[in-house]
Formats: sequence, C-alpha cells, structure tokens
Amino acid sequence: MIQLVKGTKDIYGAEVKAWQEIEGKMRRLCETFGIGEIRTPAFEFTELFVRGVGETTDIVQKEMYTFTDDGDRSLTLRPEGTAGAVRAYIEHGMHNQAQPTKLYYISPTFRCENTQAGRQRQFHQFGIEILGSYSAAQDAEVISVATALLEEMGIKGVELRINSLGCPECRARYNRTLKEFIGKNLDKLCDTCKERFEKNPLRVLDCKEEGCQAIIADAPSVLDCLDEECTAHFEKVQAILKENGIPFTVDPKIVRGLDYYTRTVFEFVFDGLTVCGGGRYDMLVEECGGKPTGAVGFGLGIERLMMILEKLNGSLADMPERDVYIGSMGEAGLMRAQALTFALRKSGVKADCDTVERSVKAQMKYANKIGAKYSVILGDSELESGKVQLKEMETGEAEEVSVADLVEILKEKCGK
RNA sequence: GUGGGUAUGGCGCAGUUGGUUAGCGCGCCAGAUUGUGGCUCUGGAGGUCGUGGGUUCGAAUCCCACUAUCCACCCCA
Repeated sequence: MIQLVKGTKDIYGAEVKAWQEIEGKMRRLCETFGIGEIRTPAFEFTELFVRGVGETTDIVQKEMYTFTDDGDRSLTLRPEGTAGAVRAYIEHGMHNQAQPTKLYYISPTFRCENTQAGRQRQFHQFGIEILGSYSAAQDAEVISVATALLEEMGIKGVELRINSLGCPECRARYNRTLKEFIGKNLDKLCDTCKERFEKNPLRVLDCKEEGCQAIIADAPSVLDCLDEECTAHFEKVQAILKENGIPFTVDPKIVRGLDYYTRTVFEFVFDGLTVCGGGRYDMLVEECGGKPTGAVGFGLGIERLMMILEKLNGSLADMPERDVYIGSMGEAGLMRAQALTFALRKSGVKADCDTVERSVKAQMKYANKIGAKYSVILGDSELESGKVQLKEMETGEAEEVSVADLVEILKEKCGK
C-alpha cells in the first residue's frame, strides 16, 4: 500500500468544509480591501528564491525542494509566497498600473524540514503583498488586514508583536554594535549561538538558552540604532495602529528568518506559535531586477489557523446537509426519482436519490444519515395515483402532494 | 539534521510474564412478517497486528534496522 509522503496531508470531509469557509472569508475580506488575487506557479527558477529569500537563510540552505528538469534548469517548489509575487509584479510591469499594487494568494507551499506541531512539508499560505508604497500608512494597512482576518475568524488571544529592523544601513550598524556587545561574552554563549554570531548575529536575540538569555537581556536594542527616518517611520506605524485601535506590543527582539525585511517586521503569535508573520521589504523588487519599490506583506499559515480554530471551537461538524431525498421502489419509481432529482438539482435544491436499489427501509435510513430535511418514496402506487407523501424528517410529519407539483413545492420550501 | 514517545480492521482502543481460529466500542452492510428513518435486538463484511530481518518449537508480544507519526531542538507559517 502506497501511503502519504511525510509531511503531507489529505483534506476531506468536514475538514475541507472548514477550509472552504476560511478561504471564502479571506477572499471576501481581500475584496473589501481592494486586494486582487494572484496565482503564481508552484515552482520557479531556484535562483529567484536564492536571491529573494536570501542565501544565508535556513529556508534556502536546507529546506527547499529543488530539482533539475529535462532542460537542465534548476527549479524549486515555492518555499514562501513573496518572491513569486514580486517576480510577477516586475515581469508584468504592474508598476504601470495604479499604485500601489495589492495582491493576495492562497497557495500550497513547500519546505523540506522535519515535521512537528503546526509544521508540514506541504502547507498552505494565505498572504498579501502590497507593492508601490514606502509609507508607514501602508505598513499599518497590511497589519490591519491580518487583524481584521483573525477577528473575522472569531479568534481571540492572538498577540501582535512589532519591531523595526531599520534600513540596510541601520541594520548594518546594529549588527556591528551587537557583534561588539556579544563578542565580549562569546565564550558564554551556547554552541548554536556561536555559529549565529558569525552568520547572523541578530538571531542570537531569540535564543531560549538561559545562558544566552542572561547575556542578551541587556543587549543594545535595534531601536536605539535606527536613524532619524527609520525611527520616524516606526513611530508613525505605531501611531496609526493606535489610532485604529489595533493592540500590539513592541518587541525589539523580533528578528525574522527571511533576509529581505527592512524596517517594520511583525508577528501574530498564539500559544508560542507564529500564525502570521510579515514586514516591509523595500529592497526586494530591485534585488529581483525591478525598479526600487517600497513593499510590505505578510504570510499566514492556514494549517496553523485551523489548529487555533480547533483549539478554540472544538471539533468540526460533518456531513454536508441535503434538502431532500427522493427514494424509490421498482424500476418505474427509480426512473422517475432520478428525473425529479436531476430537475431539483438544476434548480439549486440539494436533492439526492437512491442509486443502490436498496430496500425502502434502508433508503430512509440513508436519508436520515445524510441529513435530508425532506423525503419522499416513489413506487408504483404513487405513480398510479400521482400523489406522494412528502415527509419532513425532523418531525416525521407527512403531507400528501401531487407528484407533478413536487419540484415546485420543494423549490419553495428550500427557498430556491 | 539531533533527541524522546508511538505504530493492532474506516475511527478510537484491549491484548496479561511470547502459546492454539487477534478481541471490544463506534461506524459500515443486512435482517427483526409483506413499501418508510432516528431507539433496541440479531447477524455480517472488514486486519499479511507499520515494513523488513532476527531470536524461538511457537512472536501483535523479545531484539535490530527502516518508514511513518507525535513531541522537543533548529528554524519558520
């Protein structure tokens, strides 16, 4: 028996219903925000992600599904959504449209890493990318989309944390300051932090080791290293969030694992797990071959969102409901039941009929199980008299109606 | 990549110190007088006990490897 690949999942039954609902809410919300959908390919040139996400990131170094096709091209399954959106923005000259360009996507995303709670190898990201603005107002708007979405889902207890990494100059300056500070205590750090120190000193900040924590505790804050403009930008973001009643905390230790972030970065955290993360990436469009363009966005893990919803609301309901079940007895009844069912479906009534040729009793049992609101049984006597018993399943009460009027009556009862 | 737990019919679980045809609940299918559901009762289908080796007269039970899964680290959504 061939089974699922590690880190992948089938979504069906009650679960797929919940997905459809969530996706619907995302699409509707984006529409009200004027954000249009973009569907980019599941794979791109490897180079796009190496340059976009950053060569030194874990994602690029050890988590990408990379392969070579028959034209000797190195391709990679998308490990995140931003790079592809940026590529498309440049490739289709979207900067010639009214700016900013506002895009959203709901797409399967792939990372070859070890699975655990809220972590799969193929997972789904909902994300938005707004290109064409350098303003703090844009940062705040992007954050407000995530906030609105979580609110729409009825999720409470998600914490918004924001920080600013500054422009590349500020970041470089902070890296030097931090290196200098940590350098004094380098021998006290854990082994992984010693590596981080060389690779990406920022990462030492969110180490959970006690020894490292003690040292980091009074490390200089990024926020103190920001220049005037970056500071003003960050303050403006906060001011707008406050103005809009969006609660947040400033956490100078937030460092994101993707290299492209500049200035604002943020995370929505629930139970210690980041459900949504994003920020500004003003250098990325240029890095990918476009003109300098300000941009902000976020990615949200749908599986993680589902985890939270399950924790909050308990398990999900099952079986799709049906309006009516047209049972039948005998050849003529079967034919007529099928015809009626097709006619009802054409009118949008969720109708179902017997396709197994079971006993009436078994058919009624089935009607009950699929949650039909009404049922009728068509047999020789009904066809002869032209009358059927239309039964309301919940109450068990039946009324006699003419077969000829059945479709119209049911349409009305089901509001179609 | 590292460390720990788990792996028995569709789902949830039992299986005692290795011993005969591997059980239970739910679900599924079918019956309980002739053509009507939800309760109850009866019967039935469905498992190479994750996979592959090994120990043994004999393994779901012990040993090894692999795979998957869960949890943690790393990192992220």
